[in-house]
Amino acid sequence: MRYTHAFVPTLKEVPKDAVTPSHVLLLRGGFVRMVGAGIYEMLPLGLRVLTKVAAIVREEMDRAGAQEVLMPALLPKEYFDESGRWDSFGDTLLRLKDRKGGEYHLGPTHEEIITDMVRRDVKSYRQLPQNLYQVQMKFRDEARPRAGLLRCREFMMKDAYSFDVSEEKARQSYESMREAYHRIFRRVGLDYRVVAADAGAMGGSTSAEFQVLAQNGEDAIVACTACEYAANVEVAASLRGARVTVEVPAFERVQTPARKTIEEVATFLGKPASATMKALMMVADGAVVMVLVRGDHDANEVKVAKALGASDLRMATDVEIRAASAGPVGFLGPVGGWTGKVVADLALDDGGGYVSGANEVDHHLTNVVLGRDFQATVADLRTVGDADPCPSCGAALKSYRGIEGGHIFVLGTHYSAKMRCHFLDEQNVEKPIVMGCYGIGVSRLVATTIEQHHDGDGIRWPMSVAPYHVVVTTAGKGDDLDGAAETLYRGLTERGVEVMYDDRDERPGVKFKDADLIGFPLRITVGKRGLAEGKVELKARAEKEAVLVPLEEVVERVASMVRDQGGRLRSA
RNA sequence: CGGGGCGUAGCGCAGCCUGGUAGCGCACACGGUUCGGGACCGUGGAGUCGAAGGUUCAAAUCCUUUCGCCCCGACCA
Repeated sequence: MRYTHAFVPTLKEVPKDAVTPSHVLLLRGGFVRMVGAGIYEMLPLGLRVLTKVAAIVREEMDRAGAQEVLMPALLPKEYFDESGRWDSFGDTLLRLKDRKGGEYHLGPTHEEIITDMVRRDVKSYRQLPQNLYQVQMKFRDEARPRAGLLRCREFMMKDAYSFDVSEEKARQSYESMREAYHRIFRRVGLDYRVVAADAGAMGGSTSAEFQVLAQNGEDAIVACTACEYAANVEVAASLRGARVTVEVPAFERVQTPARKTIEEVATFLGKPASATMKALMMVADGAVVMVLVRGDHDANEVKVAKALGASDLRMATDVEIRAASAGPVGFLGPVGGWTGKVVADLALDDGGGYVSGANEVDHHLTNVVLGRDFQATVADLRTVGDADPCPSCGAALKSYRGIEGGHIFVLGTHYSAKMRCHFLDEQNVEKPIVMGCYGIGVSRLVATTIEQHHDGDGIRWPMSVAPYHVVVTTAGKGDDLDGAAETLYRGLTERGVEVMYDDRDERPGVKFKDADLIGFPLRITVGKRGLAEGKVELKARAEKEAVLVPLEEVVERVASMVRDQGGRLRSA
């Protein structure tokens, strides 16, 4: 491609609406443009990258035996009615009506549609297993689209759906997808962790998230520094500490004038926050409950909901707390005054005495012991962090921020049972097909790649997904320079290398800045000095220094670098 | 949905408080000088001041309503 013919509108200044690095660089580098909140156009360069990521995904899905299909984005209500998701999906479902008043939605995910596709024609165990996937735009009316391509309302997603005769076979499909995902994430050049996660609303039994490590990640994850354990903090298990062996004296009521927060109370009483307990009032499926965690710990709503068997959980409002006749906010505690349900975190169940609210303004209790002074359902309720031990091996955990790039599930018969997607087994017994689903946010991966591969000058694309492998630039003017660059451009192109030839009549500085911003992995500079010796400069985007390479060797040198770094040469 | 911020030329911004001729930088066009890390000089084109309503002799500026965008939170297969 000649730069003078290319539509690559780079920006010198940072658009004011962009904050996240990938968002800024996608806009500045001329990859995408915003059309509305969470809605983007892919410009030529952006589409090239997106297409490359999608190509890697397709190759690996095909290698794993999956077959690509294409489903409608516009879907009649009836399918989601069958699964119950027309109601349960909530506001995130983008709904619309046609001229006759018929109700439709834009597909946020396609379990129902694919299940319908399969149930229509699959009747026998002989037709299974099947693994079908789609790569297409999906739509979600996100409460808050943000960070450019990281959270959009319209985004490109790959979803694969497996159909098996048994849970065991489904598990095999799941494992094969897990392996395919490893290959995909590695090939795209991402630093990631596979973590245990909340299968949540999917109704699945087993799931794992592929979390791309990034400073700006929305998700908090922990990974063991010694073993393979890694989990989303939503589910990462905490361990019970050692039991306190000393005798704890009876609890005492003490004055704590106007000290409400853990911080204030602990400081006032001269104790560490870890010697206090925090009473949080939450509403679980409509009922107000008291949730107790140690003062220095954070309650984890996913865990609390699970412990309570609640499908809906949120913090109680002050009004609800008063209505439930609990003590005054800031001085709440489990002893005296509160007669409702109490759940306590494992860490409090160590026989130790803790400071708690006295359910009376300006007063707290000291030496409150769980099991002695009050009763509670004990469960793992808190969010683990850096200081915690690995639940698997006991070594230290380390926390990371991550961006969910992929999520794989064993769905079981959640959808197939509801939608009567059945088959006949060898014994002529009708059974629901056992499903799995496997998603990858393709457009999101483009952004996460930039989050991991950029510097102060711009993007540093991994070879495998770069919009072009190399940019050829002249530094200085003269027919000899242009001629040599032109020859290189032709030679490289013929060799199958993807080349951007910067033939603009610009000063070298301008071309270099754009090259760095756009992030071509390699740059060839044809300059007067080098050319006098029959050489050109070859510089990797990630390296500081360029090397001089004889003209006649450049093409092969670049071709092998492209190959070695995971790029693909186009076959002639 | 709650909190905060912002809408003025393609991009980044000033002007608004204290009403009166719409401005700066970049980008763009033309001429000239430059040419290895976003050059310089000159000339020029380009704006329904997000939209609607109101106050006023007069509104980018004051008032009301509304739409859009960003950030934090809530939410989030």
